[in-house]
Amino acid sequence: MVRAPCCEKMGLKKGPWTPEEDQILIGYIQHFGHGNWRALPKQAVYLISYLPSGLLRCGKSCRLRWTNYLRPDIKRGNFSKEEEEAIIKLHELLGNRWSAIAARLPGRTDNEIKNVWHTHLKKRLKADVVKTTNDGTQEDLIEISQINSNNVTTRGQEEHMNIQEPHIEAYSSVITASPQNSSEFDFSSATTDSSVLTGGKEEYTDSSPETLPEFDEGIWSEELRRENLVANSDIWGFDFDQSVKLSVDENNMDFWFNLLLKAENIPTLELPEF
DNA sequence: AAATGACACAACCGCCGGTCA
DNA sequence: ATGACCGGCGGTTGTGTCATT
Repeated sequence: MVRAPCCEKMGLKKGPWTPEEDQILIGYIQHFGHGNWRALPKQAVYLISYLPSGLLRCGKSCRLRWTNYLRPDIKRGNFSKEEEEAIIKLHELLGNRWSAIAARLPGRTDNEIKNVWHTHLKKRLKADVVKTTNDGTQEDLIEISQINSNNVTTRGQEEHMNIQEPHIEAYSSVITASPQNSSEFDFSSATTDSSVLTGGKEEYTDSSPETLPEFDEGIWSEELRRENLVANSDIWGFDFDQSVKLSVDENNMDFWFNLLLKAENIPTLELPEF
């Protein structure tokens, strides 16, 4: 079977996203959700077809942009010492399963963690190993080597993970229980009893590391939406609080759509069924 | 000030598993 | 059972930025 390309290559844009494209994508998802990533660009293109540039991106590109950059629950800024420690420990347990690691670090994406690992943490660990070579015993080095080799896995080869699951769960609980500023938590002291760490409130209690909380679409309450828009106005290029009045009126056009139309002095369109 | 190299990170690519007709 | 489509994943690349010479 020859797999069809994920998108029409012709005419679709690649490379860095512009603020305008971000606005289109954000507005579209906030208003319509993202049930079908591949259909999204076509619909968005229709909606802004009267504007100078459409969302000429494939669905895959839209999804990545959203999940790795635009999503409202993404924590920005440098990784804290605690987060870095957590990544190192989780990588020790999970290997290169970046999405699984990201699921245990709220607000961080797998791509971000992967980048941090390759650019910072791997080098740091290497330096630590060199230090261990100088300071430690031969047994220490053998143990490190065995841990690393065990964690070179592919999908579907996770038997050894199950053995270590209680430790993963313990770290997960600590991280999950952490507030935005997690500096008050000591990751190095994580125990295997997650209920202790979460004050009796189990967060991720399933024994499978793959079973994680769903992304909560309910975050798009009007209030949170507004907070997020204001918080990210510099990134998105608009002063939303000043220029846009959000409305829950279903008869009203979406805020971004209104904004775009207003900017272009274009009359309101009637939207087709998709 | 210009050239060069190193680094950081956003984005892309190809593959895989799940789902559905 | 099969093929087509889709979302998700990890590996890799491209590009912008910063530091150094």
